[in-house]
Amino acid sequence: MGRAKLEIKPIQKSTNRQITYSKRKKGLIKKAYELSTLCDIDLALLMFSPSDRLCLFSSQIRIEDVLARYINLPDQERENAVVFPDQSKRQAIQNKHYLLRTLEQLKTENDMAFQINEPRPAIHSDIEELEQEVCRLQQQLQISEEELRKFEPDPVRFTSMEEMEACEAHLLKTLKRVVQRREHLLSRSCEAPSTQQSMENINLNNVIEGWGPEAGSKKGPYNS
Amino acid sequence: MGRAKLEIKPIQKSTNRQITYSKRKKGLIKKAYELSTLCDIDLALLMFSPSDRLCLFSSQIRIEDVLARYINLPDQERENAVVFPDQSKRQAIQNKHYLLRTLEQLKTENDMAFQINEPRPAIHSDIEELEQEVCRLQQQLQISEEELRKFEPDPVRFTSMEEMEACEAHLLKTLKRVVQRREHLLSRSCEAPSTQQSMENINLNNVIEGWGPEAGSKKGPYNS
DNA sequence: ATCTATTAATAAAC
DNA sequence: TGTTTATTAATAGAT
Repeated sequence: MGRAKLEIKPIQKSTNRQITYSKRKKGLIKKAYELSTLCDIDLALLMFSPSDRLCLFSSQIRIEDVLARYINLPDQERENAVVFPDQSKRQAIQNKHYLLRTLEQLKTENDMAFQINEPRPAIHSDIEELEQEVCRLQQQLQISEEELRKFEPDPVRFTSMEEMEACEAHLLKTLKRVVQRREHLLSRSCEAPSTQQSMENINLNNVIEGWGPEAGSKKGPYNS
Repeated sequence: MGRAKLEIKPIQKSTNRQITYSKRKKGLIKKAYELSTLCDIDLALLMFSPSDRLCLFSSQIRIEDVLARYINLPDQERENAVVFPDQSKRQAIQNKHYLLRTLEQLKTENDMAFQINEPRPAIHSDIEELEQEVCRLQQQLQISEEELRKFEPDPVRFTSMEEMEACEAHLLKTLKRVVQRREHLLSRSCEAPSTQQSMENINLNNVIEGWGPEAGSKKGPYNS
């Protein structure tokens, strides 16, 4: 309403913002009053102005009573009560319930869009697929990170010597497999092993024999 | 607005009251959203429907935060903030409705209560958010898997001996670090030789020091 | 839920 | 701040 249609996005000019705030605040309070009177309901409205000044309106009863009524509600009912206006996108990341509801809504809307043959119908299965992909990736990532932790546990979170020895054992086992496989490949290709390989092999044997998790000695070849 | 001008007083007919509530509630929330967006302010709106169902709207931040902000204000500021749609009728409105409210607690309300969730247009950013999440997870997974491959390269895809040796070297290096760190920790706490020893009493600096700079500079995803 | 004749809100200008 | 006014927006009542 007004001489020109105003886009609903933050007003940059401070003076305009202040003027619009004053006008619309008045209008909003009037609407709130009318609704509460016409329908005989409790209602509370809290606003912080652009300059962070509080403005309150409550109908019928004191605002404290409205808030008390709100606070005394069961959690579930409080969560269910949250409503979002059409254009509000910021709220999308606000809570899981809303995300789920949004997703449901999107599915429904896309079904409708499909029926009406809209130009850009993002089909609901796309969203479902994206959702599943997110889930799948999260799981894979978790598995992968757990696997990695077996090799290199976070030193800060290292709490027991047991954990450390498990890590050591795991490293040894893997190392052993790699070496075995190399030797297997070498024996098949019948090529002469390099000197470096020999060296490593010796070290490995020492490690396995002298430094296994169950070994009693605490000194070894790695004290450089 | 409407076919006829409606006087602002409680609507007697329950059905009409309910219809008006639904329509005006929607309008009020839209107005609240527009004000909060245009002026970039925090705002909270609480309504109890004719059938005492709570309906909430909050902009920008969660309603709890708006209420917390309200509650934390000095008393004086809270009192000053109260606004009435018509200052001259302020007291009359308050008293009249408060009394009505108290009396009406004695009777049972049997309004048909149903809240219809108005459909919301599909938000592209919802899909974009999901896509971004997928991208992010894929990257993390790739990093994690590359890290893992340094320890355990896929034996089937093992093509060169160099790759194998790099793997072996990497395993040895890590193993060496783990052993060194264990040594370090053991030497610091020269009492209990038990392998079950707890590390809780060991200084965090020592732990990090013992793990060595190589480990410290690691950028694995579990480091966060 | 949808329609539409009306009234109400308000953006820009002053 | 307040007033005006051309426009857009909300909605009462009917369907």
